[in-house]
Amino acid sequence: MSLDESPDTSTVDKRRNAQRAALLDAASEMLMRGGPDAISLRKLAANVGTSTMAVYTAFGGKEGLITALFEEAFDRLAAAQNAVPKSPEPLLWLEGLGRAYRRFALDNPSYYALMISVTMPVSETIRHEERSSNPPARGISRYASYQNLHDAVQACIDDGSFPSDVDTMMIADAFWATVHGLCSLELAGFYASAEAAQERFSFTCFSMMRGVLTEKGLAKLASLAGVDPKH
Amino acid sequence: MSLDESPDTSTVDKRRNAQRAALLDAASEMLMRGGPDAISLRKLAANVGTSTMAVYTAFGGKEGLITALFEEAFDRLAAAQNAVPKSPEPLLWLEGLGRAYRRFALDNPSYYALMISVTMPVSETIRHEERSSNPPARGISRYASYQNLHDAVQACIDDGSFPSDVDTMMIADAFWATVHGLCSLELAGFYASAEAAQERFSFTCFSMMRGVLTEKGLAKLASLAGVDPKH
DNA sequence: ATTTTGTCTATAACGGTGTTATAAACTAGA
DNA sequence: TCTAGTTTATAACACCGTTATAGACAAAAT
Repeated sequence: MSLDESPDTSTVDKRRNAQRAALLDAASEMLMRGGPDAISLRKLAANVGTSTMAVYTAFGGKEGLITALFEEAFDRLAAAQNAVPKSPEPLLWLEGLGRAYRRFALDNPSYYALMISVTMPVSETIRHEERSSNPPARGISRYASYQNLHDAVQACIDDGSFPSDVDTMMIADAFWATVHGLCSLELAGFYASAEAAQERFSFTCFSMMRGVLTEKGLAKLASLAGVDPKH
Repeated sequence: MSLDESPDTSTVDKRRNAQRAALLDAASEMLMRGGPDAISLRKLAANVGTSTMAVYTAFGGKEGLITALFEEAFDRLAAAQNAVPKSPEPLLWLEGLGRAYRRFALDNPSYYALMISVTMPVSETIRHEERSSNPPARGISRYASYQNLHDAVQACIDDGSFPSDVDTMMIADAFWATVHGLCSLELAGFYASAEAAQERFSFTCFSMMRGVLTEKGLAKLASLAGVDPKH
């Protein structure tokens, strides 16, 4: 009855995986160009050189394909976040994570839009399997990207830069919302220019950090930046 | 030659406007239920009791219909913002604007998603006519909702609560990005519960405000909330 | 009052979409 | 080699947005 847990990859499985990858590649290209709506199963199959049925056997339909792209997007974001050097100074690490997040959003606008889209039924699917995951399922910790943010904030707390009587996830979510809001508005074109967007990103992130910092953290930030943190 | 600037509304114009409104109403209902993709011109025309051609004569097609809904969304947001009482204390006014923004987003998720959607070609259209608007076109000031935010921030600057050597729009955009990021993540379902979302909204907005406040503003906030603003 | 004119509407058609039924091709195992 | 099970290609179905076309209708002119 086709148990999927067979460890040895047979010939058909090999070709199937290769075709699966080819489908994902072609779909991501379409996604890059014209957004999620531009993904046509017919054109997709034609690009790969097969029929639309391949999408149904491999992913179960268009929704399954989008779900696979969804996970691909989170993997890319996680890779971008992991590539940030873990500076011994937690505040700098946190700042690097924010910059990397923005760079990922600007470089992969379609993937980013897919990740945070509300209308996509994919979101609910992901969240469903999130709730029913294994015991260590505390919120969205599954995403490596969030884990990086969480660790950086925790390091800032241990460092004394952030208050210790506030939940780590509360602070992490604050930074996530701030950085995401900036990227979202920038991608939506609400800022006049890339320079204006850069200025707003820096100012807003800096203000957010200043709002969370303890007195000790303020002093440390001042010594790092060489400016007066009062303003 | 059908000059549209005739001031007297004839019989056909009346009925045409009525149908226009009926189409917008039905489309907004579809938008509420299943997002922009759920708007089918055929079902829409059937609901109103006409044919699909009515959409083309009234709006020029589906894109024009969405554009009209887009403006409707901004009008609703502006109304929600205008309904916020202008407290003599600017900081409280600003906080009220943020709360009203979130309430609008939660009550009109489809409209909100439409407003900040990246893929929608509508955004570019709006921004196009924005750039080519009349002389007083400074950025996105056309939106009454943003004007409220701008005025509240300016009041905080005049009040001495916010620094005066930072551009007003820079601070306003910081709050906008923060509040939008929170609403976007909440609507996308990234928070565990409504209570968790509420907590994050309060904490993040408060932190953002604390990060922008001057010393004088910190003292004033402390006297307003009756808590120690140090944390 | 009647004719004319111009716009709007209803119908049908075109090319496109996702999905599904069906039969042929193909692989893996007996 | 034969058989069982799966994947594929083709065609069809129902739906979509859009458009061409002919008929309906209100406004204006005679």
